[in-house]
Amino acid sequence: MNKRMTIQRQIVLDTVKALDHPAANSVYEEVRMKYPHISLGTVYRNLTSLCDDRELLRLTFPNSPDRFDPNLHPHYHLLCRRCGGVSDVDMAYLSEIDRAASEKTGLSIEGHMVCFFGICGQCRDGPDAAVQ
Amino acid sequence: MNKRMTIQRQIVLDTVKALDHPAANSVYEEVRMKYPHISLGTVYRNLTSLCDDRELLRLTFPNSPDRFDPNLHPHYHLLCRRCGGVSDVDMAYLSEIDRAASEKTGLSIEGHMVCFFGICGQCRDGPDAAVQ
DNA sequence: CTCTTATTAGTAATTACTACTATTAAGTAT
DNA sequence: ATACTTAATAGTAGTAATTACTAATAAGAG
Repeated sequence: MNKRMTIQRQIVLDTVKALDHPAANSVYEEVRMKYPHISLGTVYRNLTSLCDDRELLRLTFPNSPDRFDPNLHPHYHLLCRRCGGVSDVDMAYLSEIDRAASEKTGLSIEGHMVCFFGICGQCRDGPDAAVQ
Repeated sequence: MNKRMTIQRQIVLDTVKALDHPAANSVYEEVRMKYPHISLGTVYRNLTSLCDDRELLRLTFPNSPDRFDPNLHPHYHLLCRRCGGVSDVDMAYLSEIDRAASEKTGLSIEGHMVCFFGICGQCRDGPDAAVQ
C-alpha cells in the first residue's frame, strides 16, 4: 500500500504550483504540453491523492469547478464575479472563530473556510475596468 | 418579460421552506409527493429564479450539491462531515471583514461566505454518537 | 374570452468527476 | 542487473448535478 512517486504525480504537482489556483481541467491542459499522453483520470486521481497527502488544498467555490492550491498555510480567497478567477486574500486568519462558534452553538466545529466575493485586481485594473 | 406566479414556483418555494437546507433533488422528491408530474428541470429553473429574485439563497459546499435556504438574513452554516447535512450556525455575522479585507488588500470585496466544518448536533447526540 | 408569451414537461446534452480494466512501471527483493 | 509484486496509468465507460431545447400549456393582460 506504499505510495509511488510517478512522473505524472510529480508533473501534476509542479503544474499546480506553476499555475494560479487552477481547476483540474487547466492542470490537464497544461500538463499535456509536456506530457501529451497523460490521461484526464490520472490528473484527477493525482490531484485527489496530493490533497489526501496534504501536499495540496482543494478549494470549492459557488458555480465553479474545484481549484487546487499548493499554499498549505491557512488563508482565504476571493472569487471574482467578472472573470471567475480566484485570488489570495492576504488578511489575518480568523483562528478564533471556530472556538467562538463552538461555544455559542454547542456544535463540534473543527475548521472553517471563508470565500470573499468581488472583483479581482486584474479585472479592476484591466482594459475593461470601466465596464464595472 | 414579467414573471408569472405558477403553481410549480409556489410549491417549490413552499417545499424549500418546509425542508432543512434541501438540495435540488430533495426538493424534487418532496414536490412530487403533492405534484407528481412536475419536471426536474422545472424545479431547477424555479430554484434558480427564486434565488435571482432574492426569495432564496443558494449555498455551495465542498463535495456536495448546492443547497437552498429561505432564510435571507446573513448567516453561516456547518457542513457535517459525518452525515453531510447542513445546519445553521447561530453566531454574529462578521460584517466588518469585507471592509477590513478590502483595505488590507486593495481588492473590491462585496461580500463573503463562511462555511464551518465539523459534526452537527444530530450526529453528535444521535445513536451512533460514540463512533468517533 | 382572446391573445401573447412566460413557463412547463419531457428529453437530450453538458460539465465535472469517478469507476473499471488491461497494461505499464515504481520500488523491493532476489 | 534482473525478476517480481502490485500501485499507478491510459483509455474508456459511467455517474451526478445541472443546463439547454422544443412543442405544448397556461398565466395574466387587454
